Amino acid sequence: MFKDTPMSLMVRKLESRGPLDDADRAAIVALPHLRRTYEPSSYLVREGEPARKFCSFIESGLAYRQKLTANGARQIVSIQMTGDFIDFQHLFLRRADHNVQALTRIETIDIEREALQALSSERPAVGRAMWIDALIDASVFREWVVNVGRRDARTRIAHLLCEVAVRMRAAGLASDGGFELPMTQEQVGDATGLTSVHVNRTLKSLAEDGIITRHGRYIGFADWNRIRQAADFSDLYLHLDQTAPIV
Amino acid sequence: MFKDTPMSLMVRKLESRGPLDDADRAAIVALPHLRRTYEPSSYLVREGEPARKFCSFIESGLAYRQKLTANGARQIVSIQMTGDFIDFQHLFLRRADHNVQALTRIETIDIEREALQALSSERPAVGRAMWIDALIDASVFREWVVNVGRRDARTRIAHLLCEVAVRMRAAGLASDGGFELPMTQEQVGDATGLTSVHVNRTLKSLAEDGIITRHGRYIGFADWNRIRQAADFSDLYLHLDQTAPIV
DNA sequence: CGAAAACTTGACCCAACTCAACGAACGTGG
DNA sequence: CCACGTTCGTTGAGTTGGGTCAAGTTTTCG
Repeated sequence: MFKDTPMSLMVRKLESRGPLDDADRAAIVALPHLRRTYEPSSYLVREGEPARKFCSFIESGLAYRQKLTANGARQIVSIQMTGDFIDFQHLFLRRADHNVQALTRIETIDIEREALQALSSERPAVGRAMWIDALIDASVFREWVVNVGRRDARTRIAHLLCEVAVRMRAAGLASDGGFELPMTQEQVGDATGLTSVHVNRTLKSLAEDGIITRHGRYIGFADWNRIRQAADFSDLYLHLDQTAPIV
Repeated sequence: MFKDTPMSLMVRKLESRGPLDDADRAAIVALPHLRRTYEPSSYLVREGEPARKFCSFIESGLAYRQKLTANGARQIVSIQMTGDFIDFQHLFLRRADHNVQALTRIETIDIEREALQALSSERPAVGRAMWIDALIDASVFREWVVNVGRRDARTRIAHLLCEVAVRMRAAGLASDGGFELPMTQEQVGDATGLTSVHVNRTLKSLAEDGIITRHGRYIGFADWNRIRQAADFSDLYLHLDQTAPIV
């Protein structure tokens, strides 16, 4: 449809969220944009600051959303990966309510917030796709509340692994057999509300029971159904029926 | 501006999310709608079912969003009150990913989903207000991940009390001195990832320390600043600068 | 090759859970 | 209007999942 510009991944992503016509696609491709690289652990968004002028779309790499408590504990509230929009969550808000940090080195396409705001009303189909994207993010936040609130450590970690695996597969970034999880065990702890020590023990235990295999940070699944059950994982909340493969 | 119809609360609510002109207000008031009553603990939305045809706006009463784990544990993921829209979270999604239940008896205004979808693109200012509303809900979900993930029981419960107090005040439903919390201790536990027994002990301890007072389910604050600190509460995530008083 | 970061493991501890009993409040029907 | 069942709140005693502290070991990377 369009040649393979940096913007084509974004078009495909939005198209996976809702049907677009040629004019919609053209309007997206025509958006002025910059490409940018962020080093691991650098901040894209900082809690408390005015929502920034640019909205980032991840072309490659992983990032995470995070908040800190008064006593310095960190809670990661979501993982974002290639093909995810970072700033829809602040698109119409005045201030950032959380931090976004690069997990790996990431490349982004940055588009002016006002241009995206305008696009969302001028091209209703695009606006709808953006809505859906933001709503799916919200659904993931809800599932994370359940995960840290009501599941034990083993189930909780397995659930995180399932989510990342399924989303990576859906984005064409991983095979069925497993995936590279570029997180330290401390970061896994911050995402699950556990300590790194307990993450370590729990991963060991999951491996001992044959539910996962580990080689460095590569997580392998011998039997997807087994980990799915151990994780109490159902992909309903990811709304994959509104997400076509993008790569 | 408009006489006091059931819809005027909805107009005021949307207006608090973003500026509307007369035509926008008229379009909202013109929406065909039904009024409906739900008894306590009845379901408005059920996980797994197709997103329903009607979208509810709460005219009075409280509700909560909830998910269940495989072993039967319940996690409440948000509290919704008078002036809240329930179904924006599913406005463009095919299936419900969580349950919504009435906490007290609630009265709702129900509007057809398709009419709201159409309104959001035909009247961009209204669409923008709807976006903002949905984004603020998402911000609350993120804060809840932090709350259950990284705060201890006392801070966690205090935080819930602060959030409900601030939101009720913002909606004109409570005074500065305290508020009626129409939840059982088991429900408070389900909202904070604790057991009802521990909620009981923790409330007692907060009262013994003079941070709250209790009379039945009425929670009083002697010193707002004190509970704010005990709760590690900052209202940034509620985006009150984009929320005018509605009552 | 050396330093720093990440991972692993052991020993001990405690915040929150479980189980259980009882009291208070509340709605409902006779 | 009272009896009574049911739900809700309260408290005690004992248990445990996950935390803390600390000491290696391995990996990474400049």
